[in-house]
Amino acid sequence: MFSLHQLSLDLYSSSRLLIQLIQSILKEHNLTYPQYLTMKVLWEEDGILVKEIGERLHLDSGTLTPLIKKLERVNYVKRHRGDSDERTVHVELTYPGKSLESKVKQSLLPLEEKLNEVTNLDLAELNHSLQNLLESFNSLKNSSQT
Amino acid sequence: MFSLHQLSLDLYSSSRLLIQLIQSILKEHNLTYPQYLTMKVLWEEDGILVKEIGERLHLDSGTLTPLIKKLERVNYVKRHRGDSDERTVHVELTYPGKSLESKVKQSLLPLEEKLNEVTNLDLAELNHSLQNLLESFNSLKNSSQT
DNA sequence: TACAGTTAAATTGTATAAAATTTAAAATCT
DNA sequence: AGATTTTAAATTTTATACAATTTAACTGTA
Repeated sequence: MFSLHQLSLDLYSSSRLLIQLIQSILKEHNLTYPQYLTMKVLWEEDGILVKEIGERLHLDSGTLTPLIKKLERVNYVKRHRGDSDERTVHVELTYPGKSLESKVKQSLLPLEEKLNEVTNLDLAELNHSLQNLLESFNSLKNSSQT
Repeated sequence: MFSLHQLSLDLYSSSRLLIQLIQSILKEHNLTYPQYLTMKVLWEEDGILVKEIGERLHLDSGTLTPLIKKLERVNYVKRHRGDSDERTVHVELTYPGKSLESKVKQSLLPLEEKLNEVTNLDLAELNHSLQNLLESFNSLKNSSQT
């Protein structure tokens, strides 16, 4: 039996719980979870636009602008307006920002291990289903916009 | 292949996206999603303690106290200290709070329908896996506390 | 080329989250 | 009983989320 309420509550709870676990590790690097996500995007593609970060994380400038400004204050990134299009803002990693990648990756490994031990789920399979679900939500959102 | 990062991002994204969909419906009743969750708990068991609401939703008083005070201001609930234990606060539905239940349930039905149509996933099955995952996170959290 | 429409960030306002501390009351211990 | 510890809410602080609006810059077109 399926209930929208139960699905939403389970997504909401498990999301927040996992983020708490991850954040308890990230705090040794002085990063919050959304800040880590933003850094992760930049580690994959440096110099990207705020808008593009937003597309990958489903976040808008209302959330990202202050977050990226915070990352700039701690000297992990630099922001600069686009040359050809002055509306855009490019975000670039600094040297400290770049060197953070391997440290963060290392410190998250134990949690990944433990999760694999503690659960009897096929996490790769579950992850695949979640991406599928995400697609469904996206199409519902887009269809309700028109 | 399984990655902790990917799982967390997918949980985080799908959770927020689904909440946006639900919230766009709830706004006609002037409820946010966490406010709806709190009302839902009360519809299941009226007069419950703040602490008990927190246990069911994995939220603490830092979040719940102002939220419930808001529900009190719009006259959906009443708060009163316990008789035998004055540390506790019971939350009780008012008449408007009670009569909200059927209205909210009705207005959420179409979304539930649409989601079932748009996805080819077995949502009951996925939900079951999520509850399993939630349990894993809970045991990881508890084991890291000691 | 003026200008209406669109777009990218930023800003504003409201509502969470959650860690850490505080307060008051209850439970436990000696 | 009196002191210590624990517990339930509330409070404080920092950091998201996100809707709605604003600002500045770009685009298409008459």
